[in-house]
Amino acid sequence: MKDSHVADDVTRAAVELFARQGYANTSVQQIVEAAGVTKGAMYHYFESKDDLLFGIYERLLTLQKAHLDEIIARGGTTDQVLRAVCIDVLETSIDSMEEGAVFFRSLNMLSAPRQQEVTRRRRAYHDEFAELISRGQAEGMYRSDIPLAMLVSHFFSDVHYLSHWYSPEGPEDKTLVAEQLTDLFLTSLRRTDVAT
Amino acid sequence: MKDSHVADDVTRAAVELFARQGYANTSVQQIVEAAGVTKGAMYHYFESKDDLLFGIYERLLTLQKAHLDEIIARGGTTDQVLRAVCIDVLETSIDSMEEGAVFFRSLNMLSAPRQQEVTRRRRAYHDEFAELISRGQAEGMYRSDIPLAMLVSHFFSDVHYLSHWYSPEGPEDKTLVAEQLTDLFLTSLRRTDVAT
DNA sequence: GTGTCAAAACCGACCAGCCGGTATGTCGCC
DNA sequence: GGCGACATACCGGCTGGTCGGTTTTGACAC
Repeated sequence: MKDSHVADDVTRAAVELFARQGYANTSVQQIVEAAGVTKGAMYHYFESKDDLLFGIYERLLTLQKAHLDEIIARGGTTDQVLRAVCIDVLETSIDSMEEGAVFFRSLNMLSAPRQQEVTRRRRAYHDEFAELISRGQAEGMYRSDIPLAMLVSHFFSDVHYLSHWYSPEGPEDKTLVAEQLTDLFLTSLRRTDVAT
Repeated sequence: MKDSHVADDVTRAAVELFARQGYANTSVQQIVEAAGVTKGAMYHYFESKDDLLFGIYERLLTLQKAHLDEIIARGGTTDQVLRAVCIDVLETSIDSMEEGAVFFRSLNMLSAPRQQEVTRRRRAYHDEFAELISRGQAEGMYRSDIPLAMLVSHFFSDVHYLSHWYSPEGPEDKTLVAEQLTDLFLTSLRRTDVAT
């Protein structure tokens, strides 16, 4: 992919506008005006508005997958790895909160094949995450009385919801928030010592 | 048979289409076709497309508020009340999953004053919920090491996320799901009995 | 340096089509 | 004969996307 200030500016403007007004409610005209370029320039770098949106997904998916692989490769106990993964996802999501908002809200605006592609890669990510929990369950550390898929969803719901309440200008520190949410999740995940 | 059911049919069709394709991406034409009426008929009952959307919000907000008041009025220990509220919100959200999806995804499509109105009523709901947690904290039952707002968000994130993974056709029972998610939340909310 | 020239980058007027909304008319019923 | 409940044709405005043309860039010869 080519590096150009035009493509970058357009992408940045698109992310901001998509996050604020939604994809369908944002016109190409608005985007190019916000980016300070012309429509001709934009369509020189992107095939379509859909292309622009997919680029946002692509970048985020690639970034998250790279982080996940890196953390898993680093090794450690299941609990340590899962904890590191959770904190990283949350921190990354805070750093890319606008992209995240677009990610969750505009999936169904993507063309069908690209939507499938995104869903596929996202499922792969969730599966790796589920595998970690599964390992922890086998080790007797995590509870097994709740469907695995629900546990995974329970975590990602927090990631999803971040953009609805977290404000970077607010009093809360990014790292602290990530740790606290991770703590909430891991607390509910660990086995209670109730007899089974 | 074709009397005043026009408004209902239109609303039903709108909810389904808004949930599936988003508000901005759904045309009035599509809605009236899906509802089997004409545009003239629709604009006889609704002032605008925005009006149609607001009706969906209104109904859901009123319903949830009524449930909340009823449960609180019923009384009980803080823990019992909070648990009942959580389960009810989750069950209601499952019953109205399409409305819920629209609720969270289309807020910024509403006209500014109506958006404020929705936000206001939603905040009131959250405040009552927070008050319950706060009471539990004062009673020494719930942890106080995490900001109250985060605890509230932590719960509603699950409500929000339901439409992203739960399928009514799936194997999971509605009530069971509500209980399990509530259990996860309350588990992470309760004070760990680690020595202090 | 300078001239050459093709390719890449960029411009902006333009288009067909759909959008939300409306004006006017028709119909059955009190 | 008036009034509420619809139907239909229509409107200006905006949409994503196109296209012929112009400018900028960079490699190379001299």
